[in-house]
Amino acid sequence: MDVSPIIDPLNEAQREAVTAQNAHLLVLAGAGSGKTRVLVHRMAWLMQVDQVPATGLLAVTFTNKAAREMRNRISEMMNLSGYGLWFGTFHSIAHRLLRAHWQDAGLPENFQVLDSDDQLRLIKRVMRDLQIDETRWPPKQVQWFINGQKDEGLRADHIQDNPGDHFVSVMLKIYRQYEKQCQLSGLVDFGELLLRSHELWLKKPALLGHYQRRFQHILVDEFQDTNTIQYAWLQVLAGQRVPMTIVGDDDQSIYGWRGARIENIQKFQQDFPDARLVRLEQNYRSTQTILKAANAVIANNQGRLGKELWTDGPDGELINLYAAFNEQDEANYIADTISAWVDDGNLRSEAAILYRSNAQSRVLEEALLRQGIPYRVYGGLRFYDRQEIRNALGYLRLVHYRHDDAAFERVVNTPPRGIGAKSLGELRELATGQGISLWQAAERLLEAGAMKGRAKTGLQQFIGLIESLAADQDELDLKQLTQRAIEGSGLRDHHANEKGEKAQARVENLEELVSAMADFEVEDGIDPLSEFIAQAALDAGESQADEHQDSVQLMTLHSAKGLEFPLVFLAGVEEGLFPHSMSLEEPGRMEEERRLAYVGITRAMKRLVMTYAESRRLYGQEKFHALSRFVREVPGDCIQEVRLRNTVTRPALTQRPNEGLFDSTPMADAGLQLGQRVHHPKFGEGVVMNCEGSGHHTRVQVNFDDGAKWLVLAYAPLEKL
DNA sequence: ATCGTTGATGGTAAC
DNA sequence: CATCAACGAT
Repeated sequence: MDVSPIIDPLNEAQREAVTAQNAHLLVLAGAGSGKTRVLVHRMAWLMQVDQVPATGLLAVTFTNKAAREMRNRISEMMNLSGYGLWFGTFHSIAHRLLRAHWQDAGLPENFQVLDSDDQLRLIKRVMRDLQIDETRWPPKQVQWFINGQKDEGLRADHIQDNPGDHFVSVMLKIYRQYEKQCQLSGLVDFGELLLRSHELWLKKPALLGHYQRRFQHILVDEFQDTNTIQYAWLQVLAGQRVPMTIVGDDDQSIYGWRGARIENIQKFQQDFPDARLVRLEQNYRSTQTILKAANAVIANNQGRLGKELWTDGPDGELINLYAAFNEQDEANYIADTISAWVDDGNLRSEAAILYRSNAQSRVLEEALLRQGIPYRVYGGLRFYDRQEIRNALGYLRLVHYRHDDAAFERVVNTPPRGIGAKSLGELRELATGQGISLWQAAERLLEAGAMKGRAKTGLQQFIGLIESLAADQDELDLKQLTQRAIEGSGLRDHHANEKGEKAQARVENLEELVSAMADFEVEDGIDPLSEFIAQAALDAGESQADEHQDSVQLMTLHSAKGLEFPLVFLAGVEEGLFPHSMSLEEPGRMEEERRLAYVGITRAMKRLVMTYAESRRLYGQEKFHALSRFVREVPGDCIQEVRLRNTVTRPALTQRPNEGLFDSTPMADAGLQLGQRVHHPKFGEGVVMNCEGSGHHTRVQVNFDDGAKWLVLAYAPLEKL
């Protein structure tokens, strides 16, 4: 048997990980160390050498994107379709289990996945029923509480109700009612998927045994992001017999705020003491300089498992640090630098602008727009979270499952058919009173002749529409069914008639949904409609239309994890922004911010530029932030500060963090005087209105001849006249 | 049903 | 400051 394709492309540590014989394996994989490659090759190894069939492997990832990528790579390598493999996120695997064993799990056959938007609506409804003041107990906070508890594996009944703690009492009351309502309507939220399947195994040992025999090896990616219930789930499944390969990097754990337990890595070592440990420290992505910076920054964290990235590649360029006058200037500098990068023959898509918070993207976008640089913003609204899409799916969900109250509420009056708040209130009242679904309540009220006028005809029409779609379901494929739902309900016209530019975009999105339906394939024996609906809840869905154009990538540091770019900008490296002001107090949170900095720095392959604004408009106020501590933690010889018209190597900054960076006078550096006439290649001629140095850099304010307004330029290439 | 006003909020974000 | 959801008025 020839295993050379599997092990030849690997370095020593990677090979050790791929071929490890021990029962359990823990791979500490640094950024850019070939983590995905190791996982893929290990799967190949297990199949080819250990003769594990494809159906005997379970691979768990955190995003669908990662799962898809891995599936593609393994099926390419092994030349198989990839269908037999169990690949997916914790949630999608749990979902699959619950679908298969709904009876054992105590769920209705048609249970639906509740996404966070629907979840919030349901919580609001429950609170209204319980007559709990929404202003005093914000529904968002309730949602946070419930999800947090579920992340910890706790149901309402598991939590001690302490009458002294009013907050917990109220939360529990809502939680309990919410659980009841979910069960009644056959709704399962994200946390519930995990909780329920965990309980399923504890409750049905025979079933657990079946899967333990089936899975001969479990592989888990991004293990540092697992939360308590996910870990418990894995632990039960693996039991005493199924070996696991766990891959993670404690230094890249950045989701503590959503329940991730970094200490699960140590816990794994304790719970499975025979686990072999392999460290992947050779980096194939970044230059020496960038890695030196990253290592130095992360070294400031306590209690790390310990790992130091290295490369045998070149030193590369120094990291550039640009001190902007304000956030506009920062954005302009970045846009200019990208223009120059493109002029040098590089692709825009090789450049990424990373920032701590989404709000920062706007100014950056404006600058790029002004310079005509195409860009793409990641994150933001998911495709399946868009109103029009949710509406369309609402109809389909009702066709699939009449008692889906969340869907009913959403579309019963969208587009408007005269069923206003009053009629809906009556429906809700009857439904909660009788413990039936809104759909059943509607049928009963109609039969009893309790509705009249527009509400009556509207409701009849609505019910008729759903029934007729359901009746024709078997003759139509998914695409045709969706088309009919969108047209027949008047949803398409409804959105087309909206005012503004959004109307067209919404109709286009609806069309995109229809074509997504056409491409949707499922394995035999699975109901495609049900599968699609679940997928819509469980999958972010790649959305942006213009992704084929060569464009600059904008995203938060969080969404940059796992990606790499030749040119990376870290914008807004300022105390209070990054690290974020909410994290300044607690050391634990500060360490998470630092890991985020580590993630950001290690995204860069060739060139890294960090920028900060001396003055930034934030919540309507001018803020003057100090340079981020994370920049100050970078060794001085890795950084150069970009200045007006020339660059200066920065002196050892770490030794005197609060002083100015330079001793020379910026005024003289700029070679300008007040009132002097200057020329700017883009804006033409003008007169210098102000020119001052803060000790960090020079600010030049120029009043240009052709515009009434005057611009503030801190770095603009000015020529004296 | 649509428009305009008020008020809260401003952190990261996957499933 | 600026945005957006929620609410009230026409």
